[in-house]
Amino acid sequence: MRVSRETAAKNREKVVKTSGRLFRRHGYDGIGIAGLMKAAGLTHGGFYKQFKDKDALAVESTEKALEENRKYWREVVDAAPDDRLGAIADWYLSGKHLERQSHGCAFASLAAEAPRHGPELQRVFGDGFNQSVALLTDLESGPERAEAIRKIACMVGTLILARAVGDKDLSAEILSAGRGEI
Amino acid sequence: MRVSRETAAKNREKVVKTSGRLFRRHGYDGIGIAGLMKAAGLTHGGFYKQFKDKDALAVESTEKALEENRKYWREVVDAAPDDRLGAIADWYLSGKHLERQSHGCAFASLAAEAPRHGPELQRVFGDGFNQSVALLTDLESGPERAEAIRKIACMVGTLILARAVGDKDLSAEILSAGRGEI
DNA sequence: ATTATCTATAGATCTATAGATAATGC
DNA sequence: ATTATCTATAGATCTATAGATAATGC
Repeated sequence: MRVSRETAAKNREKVVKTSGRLFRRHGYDGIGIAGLMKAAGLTHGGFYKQFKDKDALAVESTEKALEENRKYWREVVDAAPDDRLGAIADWYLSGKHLERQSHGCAFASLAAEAPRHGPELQRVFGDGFNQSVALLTDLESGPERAEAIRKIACMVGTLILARAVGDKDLSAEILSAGRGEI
Repeated sequence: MRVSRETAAKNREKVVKTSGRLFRRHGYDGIGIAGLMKAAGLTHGGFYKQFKDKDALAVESTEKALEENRKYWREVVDAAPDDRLGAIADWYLSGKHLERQSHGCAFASLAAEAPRHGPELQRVFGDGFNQSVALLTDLESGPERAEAIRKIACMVGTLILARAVGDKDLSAEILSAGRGEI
């Protein structure tokens, strides 16, 4: 039953990654430890040898999800040197991102739950937000900090609402209204 | 133990109203039926004589919360005939609204959870959103529909992020960046 | 007689822990 | 010998139901 340290480290990483996806899909309270561990190919008993408690996993997996999000932002930006900011908005407010909740922006999926889950998680969202803002302001001829904050907030709000309304036409209308702005 | 029809109707209404507040504070999955009923001054046993299930209460209480939100929007608008749109933004992006999560905008508190809670709830968010948009476009010299959608989405995203980050200074910075836009 | 609410409870699920097991790493 | 993972389980909580109770409404 015991595995090598290397495998154990990989297993732990897989739990973090898988949880990041399942939390984005079901919310922090919408999936239990047994479900998270099963999705990672393990049983729930081993969980507490790797993590202090469920909140600690929420913190770690959210941090990784936001990091992964920023990596993708950079790819999108690098692929469109002519209009970096516009490329981010087009991708963020696309129908594909609307549907890919478990692989999409963790701000849109989980930030609304942060106020209910303790200061450590809020610190993760705060740090992640500052880094996403910096990613935009550091672009060549990038926006001022206040404008970057605004753009991210508008994209997040637009995606959340487009996902919430359930009506496909209205979703599309909300997304396209958001794209018009940015 | 039995009460008059009038009292029963009032009790039911109180459950809906109280739940609207507790759901906004704890999320749909963060509080159970016993907790909701207790907060309304009742025991949990009577719940299913009044509501089909927890989801039905979520639908009804969210509908009422969004309605209550619009009533307040109208008060804010009516109190500032010179700059109706600006008054809504100032109020929405205030430090007070940031803190009053259980009495504040239901889009900001709960819309991110809508994709996980079934089509009826999503219909409620869709209807509520259309009515909030109409409230803005119907103002004298009000914005176009697309611009109204954009403004609401930006306000919702800004409030969610300001609440998520936990750091007071960053929260205030996000709110003021949002106010600058609208 | 009807019914709004109460107490009690079934059955599922959730967090967390205990102890067994078997492969690693010294 | 150590330890990563497993099975089993304690104890809490959650949704939903059953049946009792007592006041209303005919």
